[in-house]
Amino acid sequence: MRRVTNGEIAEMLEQIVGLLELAGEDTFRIRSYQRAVDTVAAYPEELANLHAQGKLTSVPGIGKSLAEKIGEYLDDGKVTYLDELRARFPEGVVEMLNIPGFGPRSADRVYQELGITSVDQLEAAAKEGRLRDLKGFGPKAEEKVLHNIAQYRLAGERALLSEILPVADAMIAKLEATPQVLRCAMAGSARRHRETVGDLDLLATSEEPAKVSAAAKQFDEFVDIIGAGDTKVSGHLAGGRQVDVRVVPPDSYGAAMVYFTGSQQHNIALRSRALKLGLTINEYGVFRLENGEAGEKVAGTEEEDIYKAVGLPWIPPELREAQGEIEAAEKGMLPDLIELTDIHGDLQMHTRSSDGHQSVAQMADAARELGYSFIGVTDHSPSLAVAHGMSVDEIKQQHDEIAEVNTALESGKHGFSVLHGIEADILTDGSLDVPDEVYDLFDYVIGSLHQGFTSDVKRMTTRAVTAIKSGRMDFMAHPTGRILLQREAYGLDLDAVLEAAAANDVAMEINAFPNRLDLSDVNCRHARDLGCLLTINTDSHDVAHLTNMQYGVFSARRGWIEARNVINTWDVEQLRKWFGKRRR
DNA sequence: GCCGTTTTCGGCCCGACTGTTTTCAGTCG
Repeated sequence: MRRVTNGEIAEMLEQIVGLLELAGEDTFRIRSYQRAVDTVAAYPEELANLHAQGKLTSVPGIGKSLAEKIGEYLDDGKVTYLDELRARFPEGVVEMLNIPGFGPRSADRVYQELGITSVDQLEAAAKEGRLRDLKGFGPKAEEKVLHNIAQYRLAGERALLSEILPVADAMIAKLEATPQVLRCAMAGSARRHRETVGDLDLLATSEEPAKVSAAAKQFDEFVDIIGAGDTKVSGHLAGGRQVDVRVVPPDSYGAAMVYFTGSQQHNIALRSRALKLGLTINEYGVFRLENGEAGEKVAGTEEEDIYKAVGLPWIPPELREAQGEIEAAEKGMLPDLIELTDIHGDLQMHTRSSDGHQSVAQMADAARELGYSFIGVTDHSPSLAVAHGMSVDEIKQQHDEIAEVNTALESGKHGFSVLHGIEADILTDGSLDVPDEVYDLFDYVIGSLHQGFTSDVKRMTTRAVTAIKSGRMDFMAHPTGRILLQREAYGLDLDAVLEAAAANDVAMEINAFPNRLDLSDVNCRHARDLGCLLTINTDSHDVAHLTNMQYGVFSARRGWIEARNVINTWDVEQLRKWFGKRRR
């Protein structure tokens, strides 16, 4: 049987959350389920494995009841409790919860009182003016519902981080140019560098917030405005994505940054911690609790001060997911996260020899501009015909081309080297598609799964593990094959693959292409825990792709990765030595 | 629902904005 992933468990729990909200259940119970959704989705270890060992309750926020339900789901593929809840509400009612500004109380009421059971029916009712019959609804509410249904259909769930960051930069620049703005920055999940984001949060400080809000309202990135007060402006981008701009006083900058950066679970944990210390935290600062009320302000201006007030060092935004960072901070055990400047070279890229756009020399020049000291050119192996995989002759020609570039660069003297690698297909029998007669020409070999997929997890896993054990493969590219917002991962027992990689000193790639990020943040944390080395590469097919390295570094940071875990933070001599170990 | 060197019971983060409420509920992050 196929293994149930943590993502699927999180989705199952998320359905329970929606149904409990509709049912008007106790908010604390709902919060427990929501916390479990967030924890499970980001948990580095497979819950299926923990369940097999009877250790589900070792996961924070998973108690007896949740462990039983997750266990039932893993064993039987269904959860009685969820089925019972589903019987109470048609699926379309649950779907209505995805409409912005339309929450569980509204969905339940239109269902109970008007018999509406789908988004389409809700839209029709709003158009016909039937919603205003409900107490608390008026013509404006109907208008809002229609508008938000359109938004929901347009925007979809989430956008790639790489789509949002340029918009964020442009809007930040406009805020900076607004006379009344003192400081401004991006917050939210984009600042935490999540691989996808649902909306964009921007923060500004000012002594005259109303003027800043008025200015922000006019930004031409907004195609509409959802709401605008003195301290907050919300609107939509052309693609349907929501942007929130918040304005706070200057001495609240740090508190507001913590608050709006989140995650929500991280904030809840921080605030609970504050309460135990007789403090309360809101977006304006940290205050002493006096008779249950916020009294004297003890921090607010800088993020560092907020964390210090609750006895913690500053925590990097990428770690703020309530996945053990507060406990680690408390013990002084936060990781020394990798930075973009730790990366000394890029080990996966393509040239005209297969499906890239430029020559070796052009890629080398662009990489030198970025301050790298080496690159590895890794075109496709012969069997990948769709990507113009190289023939034996072409491999030999490329070897000469690289030698010429290295000579021209007087390799070493200028501190820059071009390595010759290959992105070799892992064939269905687990062998690597590198012809024996040219094998010795390569400095290193990347293994990739590109074709011959099967739904048989065991066969796919054996194929990958066989390649890892072959002694011919230095690292595995985009190990799970997922494409964000498009394609699920291959059915692969990643634990088995990572364990084999750790045992055979084969590295795992964090592919930095913005729609791959594969390994994911969660997976690379798990890989690190299992003792795997990693490598972050852009898989560039054009010089313009080389700067995608930052997205791979973001994912690595979210995965608690340090520079020492990543082989392309080494200098080229150390790297050659590591590759060479495998070759003789 | 979960959780606990103050607790196995009684707590559980906090505020802005909207619409239609004459004092507040719903939604969001």
